[in-house]
Amino acid sequence: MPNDARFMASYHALLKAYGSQGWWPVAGRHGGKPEYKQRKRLTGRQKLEIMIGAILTQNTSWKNVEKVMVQLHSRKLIDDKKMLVVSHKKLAALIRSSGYHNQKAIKLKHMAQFLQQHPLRQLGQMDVEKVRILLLDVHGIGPETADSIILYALQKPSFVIDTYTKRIFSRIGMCREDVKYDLLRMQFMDNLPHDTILFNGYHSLLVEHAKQHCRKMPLCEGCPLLKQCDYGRKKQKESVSGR
DNA sequence: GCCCAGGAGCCCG
DNA sequence: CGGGCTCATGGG
Repeated sequence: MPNDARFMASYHALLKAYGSQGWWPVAGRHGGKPEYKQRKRLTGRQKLEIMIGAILTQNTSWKNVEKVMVQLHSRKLIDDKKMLVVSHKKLAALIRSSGYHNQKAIKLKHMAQFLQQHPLRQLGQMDVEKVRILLLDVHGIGPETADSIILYALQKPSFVIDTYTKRIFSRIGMCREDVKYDLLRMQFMDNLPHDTILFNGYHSLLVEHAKQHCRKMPLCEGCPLLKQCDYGRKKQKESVSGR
C-alpha cells in the first residue's frame, strides 16, 4: 500500500499553525484544577482519571466534565474499588453535570469491574490491538473511548478518531463524511509512524483546529489547511467568481 | 428557546 | 450490517 504523504503534511501544517498541544488534561497530584501537562510517566491514579474522563466526555464538552472530575477528586473516587462500592444513585448524582449521568454511572462501574480482572499493569504489557479488543468488550467503551484510553492513559500508539477528525478529513476530501470508524483509523495508522507522541499531538491538534476553524459552520478565513482542502478551495473559487 | 458538545447501546428491518 | 432512537446537562 502506497504511503500517503498527506497525513503527515496535514500534521505539519497544523503544528505550524497551533504549536504543540500537549496531552490529555490531567489533574495535578494534589487534585484541584486540571491542567495540560506533559508528563513522561503517569501514576496509576492519573491513568484511571484519564479513563474516567474518557467515558464522561462522551458526546459532552470537556467543560462539563471538569466540574465532575473535581467532585470525584474531593470524594476520593478516582479509585476503581471505591467506585464499585459507591451506590449507583450516589455516583450518578455526583457526575450529574457531565450529562447522561445514569448511563455513565453504569459505564463507570463496568469499567471499574473490568479493571479488577485486568489491572493497569497487565494492560500496559499488552499489544495495542489486543488491549483494544478487551476494552471494546466492556459495556460503555466504544471505539473512540477505547482508543483514547490506549493512547492517553496507556500511552500506546492507537489513533483516536472523533467527530472532529471525521469532519476535518471529510472536508479536505480525504474520506467520506460517513466513513467507518475503523477504516479512517486504519488510514491514519497505515500512513503514519506508530508513535505515541505523534498520535497524541496530532489528535490534540485536530481538536484545536476543529474548535478554531473547522467548526460545524466552518471559518475558512485563515485556515492552515486551506491549501489542501477541497471544501476550502471550492469556497474560495466561488467567492472569486462573484456572489 | 435553539443548537451544540472530543459516543455508545439497543432495537428493528 | 445500518439507520434511527435514546440518553441529559450546561454554555454560547
